[in-house]
Amino acid sequence: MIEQVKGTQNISNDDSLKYLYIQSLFLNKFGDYGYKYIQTPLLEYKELFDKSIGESSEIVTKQMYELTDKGGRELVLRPEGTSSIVRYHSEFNKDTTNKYSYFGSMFRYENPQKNRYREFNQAGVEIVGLIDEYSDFQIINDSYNFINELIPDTKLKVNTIGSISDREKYVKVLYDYFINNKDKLSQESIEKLENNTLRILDSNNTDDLEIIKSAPKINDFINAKSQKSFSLILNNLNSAEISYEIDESLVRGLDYYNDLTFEFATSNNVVIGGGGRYDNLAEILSLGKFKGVGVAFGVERIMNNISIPENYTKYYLLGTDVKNLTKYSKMLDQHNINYNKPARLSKANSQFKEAKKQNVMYLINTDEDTIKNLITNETEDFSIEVILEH
RNA sequence: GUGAUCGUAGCUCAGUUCGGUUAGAGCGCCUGGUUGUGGUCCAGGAGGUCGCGGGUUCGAAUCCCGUCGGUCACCCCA
Repeated sequence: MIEQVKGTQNISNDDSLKYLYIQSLFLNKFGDYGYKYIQTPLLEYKELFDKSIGESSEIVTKQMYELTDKGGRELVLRPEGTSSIVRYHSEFNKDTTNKYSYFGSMFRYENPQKNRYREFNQAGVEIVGLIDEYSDFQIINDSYNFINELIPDTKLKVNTIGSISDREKYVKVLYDYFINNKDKLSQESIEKLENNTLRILDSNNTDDLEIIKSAPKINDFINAKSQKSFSLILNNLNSAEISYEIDESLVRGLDYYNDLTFEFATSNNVVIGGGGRYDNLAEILSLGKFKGVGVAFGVERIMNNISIPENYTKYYLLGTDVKNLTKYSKMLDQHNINYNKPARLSKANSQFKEAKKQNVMYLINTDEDTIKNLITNETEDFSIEVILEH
């Protein structure tokens, strides 16, 4: 027995319906909003993510699917979408400002569990180029509208992490503080001290929380321009009547963010999407000087938190004679009427049972030349007019 | 990377503790009949390398080791 690759998925049955529902809502909505859909490769040079996500982050150090191709190139299966969009923008649209959307598989080598898979789908949008606080607001506003149509009680958390140099200063002070309290920290947090000091703030260990409570706050290190920018965004959210919560511990997993960071979570605190501003990403990658802001949603995490009504076929074409079946098919096809039919010429009783199982509404019996309403059990002679009246 | 738990028919599972003749059930599927205003019922049938590999044994679904996969949690994150 050949089993599936660990952490990959077969999206089937109810999940396929959810997947397609989310995908089409996403494409329609952001298409209308003016975001251009682009599909970048699943394979990228490893270097792209080493530099962008941050060489000390777990995604880069432990979670990338790396491979060397026959030409000796170091490639990875993409772990996220933003870096590819930035690469694309610099290659084809540098010096312009664009709104992009993408939807597809990402790969991270981690142990799978609920809401976390090795191959998973992200739906994301980005505004790249010359941008301002209105761009930040737009990303939040548009994605807020999108996600609330799927999960109405989604919570929005926002924060500002200041400029990169603000953050460097803050991390130094924070590091000193934690070093002085090292003996009270959990083992995991101590391990993060050297390379990931900021992420200690994310800890949910109860002992850590005590220390974190009185740790220096990033707010005291944020420069005036960043603070002004943040309050501008908050004002915009207020006037759009988008409810949010400021979460000063909101430090996102990717190093390229500055100033605005935000997250969407369900009422039971499953993070289903997040994003922020990345003014230096292009420069870090030596791709130019343009800025960006974006958001990405975990499609599976949305799927795990919605239920959608089932979609039933209306008609079922029953019959045991190919000539009759073909005649009816042709008639229905010509009128653009969709219908289900048996996969093979099984006996009429099996087909009848199949139609009932699929919850179809009308059974067209080509053997008897009748159409039957399976809910009321009324049968009448078949004619195309009967169907056109439905 | 760490830990827990599971893996027997298409599906849900019994059998594994205390190893022993051709590995079972329900549902589903197929065939024939019955019903015929059809979804019922009856009879028969197909379908299993017991996740995979090795070991112990006269003998392994059952015991031991390894491995792959599912689920869940930690870490981390979407």
